[in-house]
Amino acid sequence: MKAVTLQDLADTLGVARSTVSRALRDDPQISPDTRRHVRRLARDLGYHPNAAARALTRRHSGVVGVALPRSAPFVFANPYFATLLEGIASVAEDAGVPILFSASPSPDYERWLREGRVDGLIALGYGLHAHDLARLEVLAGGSAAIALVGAPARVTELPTVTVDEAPGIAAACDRLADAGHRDVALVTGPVNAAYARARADMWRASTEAAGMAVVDTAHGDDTQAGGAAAARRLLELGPVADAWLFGNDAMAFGALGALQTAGVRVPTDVAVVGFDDVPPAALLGLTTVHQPIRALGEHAMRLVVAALRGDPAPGHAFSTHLEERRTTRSAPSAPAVPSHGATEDVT
Amino acid sequence: MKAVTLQDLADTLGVARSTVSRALRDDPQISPDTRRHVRRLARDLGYHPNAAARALTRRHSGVVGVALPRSAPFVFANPYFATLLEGIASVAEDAGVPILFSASPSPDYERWLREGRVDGLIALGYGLHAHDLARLEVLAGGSAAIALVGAPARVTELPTVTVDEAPGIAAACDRLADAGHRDVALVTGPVNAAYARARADMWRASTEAAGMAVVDTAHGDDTQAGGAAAARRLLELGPVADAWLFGNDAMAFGALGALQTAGVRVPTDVAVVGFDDVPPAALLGLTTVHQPIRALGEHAMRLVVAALRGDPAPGHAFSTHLEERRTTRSAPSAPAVPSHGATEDVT
DNA sequence: ACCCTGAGCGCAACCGGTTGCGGCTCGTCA
DNA sequence: TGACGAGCCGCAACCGGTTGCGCTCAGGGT
Repeated sequence: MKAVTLQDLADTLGVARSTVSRALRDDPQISPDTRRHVRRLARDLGYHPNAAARALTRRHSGVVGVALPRSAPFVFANPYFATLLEGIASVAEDAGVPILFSASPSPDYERWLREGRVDGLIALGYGLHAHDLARLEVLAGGSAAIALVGAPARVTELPTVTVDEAPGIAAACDRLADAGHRDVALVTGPVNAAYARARADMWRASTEAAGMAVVDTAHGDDTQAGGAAAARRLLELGPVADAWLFGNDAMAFGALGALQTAGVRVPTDVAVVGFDDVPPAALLGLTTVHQPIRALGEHAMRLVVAALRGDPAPGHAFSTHLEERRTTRSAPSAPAVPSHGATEDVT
Repeated sequence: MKAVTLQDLADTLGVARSTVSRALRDDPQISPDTRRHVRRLARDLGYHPNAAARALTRRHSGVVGVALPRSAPFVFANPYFATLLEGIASVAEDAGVPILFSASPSPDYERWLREGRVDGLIALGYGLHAHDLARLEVLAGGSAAIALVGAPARVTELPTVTVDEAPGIAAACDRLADAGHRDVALVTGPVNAAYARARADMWRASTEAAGMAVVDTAHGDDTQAGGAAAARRLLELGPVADAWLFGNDAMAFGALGALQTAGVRVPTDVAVVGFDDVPPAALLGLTTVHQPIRALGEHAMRLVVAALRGDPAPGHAFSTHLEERRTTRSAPSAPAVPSHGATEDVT
């Protein structure tokens, strides 16, 4: 199955390659007649222009890269990334740009850009170091359309879409304090990740601002399993805290499981608050700080598409708010409902 | 920022372009000395071969396409696809092949293949019609590496990875019958989708084989919202069935929510069984038929990678089994635990 | 009858690698 | 000392589109 080329069309039509090319691209220099003939033959023969050849002459590929910073199992275990990808893929679909995807710890994206494989890039800022940023900025200077998602390690002129975590976190802490909570435990993300430290700091600050105290801290790895492990460590210490705050929902999910097998009642014995509001959170009734993940992805892709068209747009910081559900109680007085065990009803 | 090309290296080194090319590709015809010089300069100047030019001469791009059959919001609302993608991306990462991704109702994948944008393809069989299959088979004949995931509309010689739904579904029905269930309701996927009809038929057959009867049927669209809507329709009819079977987990999730707001107890009043065993199912305690989604994705990508290397591998049908959780009870005698409402504990 | 104009098309170069083949420069052996 | 072969490298064509430029030819004006 040899692919049909411009030359093939030209040969069977007895015209020059250039004529066929122009006819297909609606060049006014071509007579309506030949244009029709060419188009008809192209359709009949199933002609599709070779992407590589086209990318070679025009100096771009029309593809946008999305490089997730970790391995696939990590990335997709967290609904956050899937939701982000949903937003990204959604506007990519509308704009008609294919996305080149990779989930890998190694920074494929820079190679992709240099090889001309992609014209634009959405980079997740979470794992990025300062020197990564610097290299990306150089690339962006060279007409690459780059957008960052998530807090970068330092300020950058790259258009970035982030969230302001403060309102949601403050609201959560206020709510807990109003409900009579006093001593909270904090389960953070990876200690060596700047964004995780920043978020933990914000939890701490708001906790104290609300008149509560962080009496215990555990570190997770942002995964469900890590959250479960952190919960078990916390439980071994005994029931010191009456509210647990998490760096993200995935860890909260794991903790919820651990608490259940330990027979600890939520929210009666301990309230649980996550961060992200990924889709399963609503299913599980997890109280959590909502960030508009899908919108983040959409906006990032819109930035890239705009930059591709030559009119760069500024980044944006979305807001957050508290999404209150069943893992916190709204009033300090809890009804005694000690029903637990394997035969408990799910609804 | 002009990209550095082979010619640039050749010029500053005073040699021919071809020499540089050969030196970089370890051609034995090049002396160790010049090879060293070339490589050093390439490194110093940050040379990266242009992907388009390379793809043009070698007749392939090294990219594999993954085209999901529906729009992004639909695709990513269902954890099934994310999990599948996890498997796909995982082995793609190991093999070092980038994946070109699109979620779109329009069949981009065929254009991609014809344009030479991708060498291989993973196509989701669910939405494929017979003539789509035929066209894909033609492409595959032309050295495209294609693998199908999910039941195709008809038999095909394309390597396909599927699941055998029978064991899991039979086990579920047997379990339900043993637990004393008699009348079941069935919530199917889209009626116009062959795979959904096939799965519904299998539920029906196994239900009867287990001595139960399908007393009611509702049709959903495979989404959570569709499942909730179907559940509400079922509830309006009154409590005729004591077990609900679903075409997939997403719909079961929606139904669980609807049941909860309706005050119907699960599993006391009605048992719920899903299909897929997506990650949130374990979180929610949903009894469901497990299919190894991630393994499906991995195997499909392995098939493509193998075909790319020239040694085609056969497809595979994975098995299914019942994953019994809290939305079914293991014994017919249910303890009376009527605790419900907004203040109920989550764990 | 002659020139000018412009529409319509072909020629050829170019994008950046890849590769067959031919040629030059040594070293070796007779 | 001359022939021969191996080792190294350059020339040029090619992959499949794109595009500047120039050529041809028909038609209109004087």
